[in-house]
Amino acid sequence: MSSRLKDVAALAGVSVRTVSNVVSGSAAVAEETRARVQAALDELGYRPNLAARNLRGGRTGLIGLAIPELYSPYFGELAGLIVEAAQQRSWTVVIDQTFGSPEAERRLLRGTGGRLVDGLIISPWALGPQELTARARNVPVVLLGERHPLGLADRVAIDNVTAADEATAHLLRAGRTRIAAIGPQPQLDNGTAHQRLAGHHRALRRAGLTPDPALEVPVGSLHRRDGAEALASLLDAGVRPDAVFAFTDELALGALHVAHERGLRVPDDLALVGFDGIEDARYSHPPLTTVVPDKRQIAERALQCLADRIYSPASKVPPLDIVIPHRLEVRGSSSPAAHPTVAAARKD
Amino acid sequence: MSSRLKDVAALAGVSVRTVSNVVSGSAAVAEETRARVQAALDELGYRPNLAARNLRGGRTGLIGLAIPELYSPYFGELAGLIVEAAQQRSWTVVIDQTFGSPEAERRLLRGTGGRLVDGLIISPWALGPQELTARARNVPVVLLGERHPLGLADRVAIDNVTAADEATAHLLRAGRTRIAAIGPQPQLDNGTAHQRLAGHHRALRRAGLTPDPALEVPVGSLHRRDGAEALASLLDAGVRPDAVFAFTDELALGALHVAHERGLRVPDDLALVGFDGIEDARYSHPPLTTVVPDKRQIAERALQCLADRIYSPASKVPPLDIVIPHRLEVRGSSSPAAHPTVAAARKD
DNA sequence: GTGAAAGCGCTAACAA
DNA sequence: TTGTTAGCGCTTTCAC
Repeated sequence: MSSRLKDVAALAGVSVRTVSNVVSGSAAVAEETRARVQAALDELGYRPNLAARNLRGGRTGLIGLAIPELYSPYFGELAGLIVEAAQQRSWTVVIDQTFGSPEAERRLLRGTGGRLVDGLIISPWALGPQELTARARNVPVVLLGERHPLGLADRVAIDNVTAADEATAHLLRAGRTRIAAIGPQPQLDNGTAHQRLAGHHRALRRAGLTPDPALEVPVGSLHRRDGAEALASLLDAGVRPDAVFAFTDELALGALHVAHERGLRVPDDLALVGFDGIEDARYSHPPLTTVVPDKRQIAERALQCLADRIYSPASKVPPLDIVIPHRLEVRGSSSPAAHPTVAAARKD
Repeated sequence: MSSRLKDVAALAGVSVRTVSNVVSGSAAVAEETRARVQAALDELGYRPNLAARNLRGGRTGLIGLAIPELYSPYFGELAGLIVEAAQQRSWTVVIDQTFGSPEAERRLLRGTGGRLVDGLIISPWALGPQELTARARNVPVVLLGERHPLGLADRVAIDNVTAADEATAHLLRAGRTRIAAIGPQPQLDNGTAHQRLAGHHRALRRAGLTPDPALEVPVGSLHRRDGAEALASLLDAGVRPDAVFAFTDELALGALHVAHERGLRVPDDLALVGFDGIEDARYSHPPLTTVVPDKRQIAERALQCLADRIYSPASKVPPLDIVIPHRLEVRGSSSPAAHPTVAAARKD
């Protein structure tokens, strides 16, 4: 059985008060006493009981991370970075997957009433920001990637409109005019998809083009399978895009797969741009041009927001809207020149 | 401020004992009383304080999951399934990333002395099983994927030797004789890599071939980058394999990337088999043949083991060694016939 | 600089 | 069937 403060105190011949001071370093302790206590601590291998500490202090040292799913590379990568950043702040992350279900997102927010977590980072999918923040009682919340949260919670995201605009503009500059957009989710109250579509439209209009609904393929979810089905349905319907802007890299990779199957040359017949900067995108054939958000900074800033709210709950700082930088990384899927080795080294 | 048992009791005009009984359903309560208490519960929106409950009961409802990293697709997928399975058992998962560092794995195991978690699922990388289990005091541990844990903890894994054997045998049947093995990690006490290498050797020897050290490329980690570097170094050294067995899909996808760069046709010039059955493998070009462990079953059985140990700590059931099924999924990277549409639909 | 003791919210042994 | 209360391990106020 593991030892308690009391055991250490008995061994060191001091009171629990003193041991507690040594452990937490919160008050001055005579050097000689401290050494004796430390020896006892080591001998017994003392570990503080977190439940007791939390009961006393009202904090758990846990923060919740709610994402649609770990399964997909983007969220997997992001979650990894958040766990890492939390560790540096001595927080432990508990992860919940919502699978894009409104019910799961609601359950999760109610659950936080159990005060399991000191704060919550949510990457919302199905719930609108007003419902999200209205439900999160008593706990600081940071929203990832949602559109304007009505000033109800801190928010950390890239500028999706501008980023999507840049992606489409890049394709337009390369001379593409029939650009399919794979990824709108009109049926969901999903701000991210709305914004990316808006940016796409903005770039088209600036170039004097009119968005063509026939080139916009809504998807139910954002996996490779959906991207594959989207492009296949387009081609099967006789639509012949000369480029695809996919709202996530996974969608793009699914589309790329179908392009190969149908014998379309990428980028010659079909240029392809994705979104998210996942690691796979670097290794596809050809490598995928993609909008890369600075994920590490997203994680870092989200934790920072949470820390500020948790440690200064009284502060009346208005909700922050933090915009994280991104960049368009041009690779072979949209620009032959970007990947010279393929052509140069090719033997056949 | 949130309400406590005492508040509910006051409102309902009963004692805390009765409220506690209603909440937990642990003792019989008169129907009329229960209704009154329930009403008070609802009115106040009562949520139990987990810290207090844990301090009292010694359980936290939390289980730890220690994996090298969320970042990589295999562990991301697996973690997602474990979180899901845990949710069904009303457990919450806290995730720790060890990044393959022995120090992190040690820290983690010491940390559990803080009794934050009721149990621990570890996918060890750097630490041998004896050290792992010796350090996990007071907490049930399930090992994922390690080799024989010396009977010190439950273990859930596929049969890596057989699976690797099958992968190599598949390549041999296709007429390949110079099969490179990318993925040994001789410098780490990593049982998984050892086993896959052993299975690879077994298949070679059965076919009358002698393992050629020049065809075995050790790697520092298991990412696409490492796979790419491994194949590149092989080719740069003038070695010409006709097939590659990569110990993870990520390694295989990295190698595939280099194969494309160097103008090698896959599978004609170079057949490729990976390991892990990650989702990306399905969408690469060509799709990757891979050994697919039943990940859902790994998650399910690991949780089951933990539940048994946690709820019957006294039981003297010896450590279990649970073998999870796997299958070799043959796709285009090792067999032209497996992916006819690519060739058939190709126009150029 | 150190000790004694209250009390965080909950469960369950003991009483009624 | 329900009420009273000790105590889980810790932090911290109050006293010395």
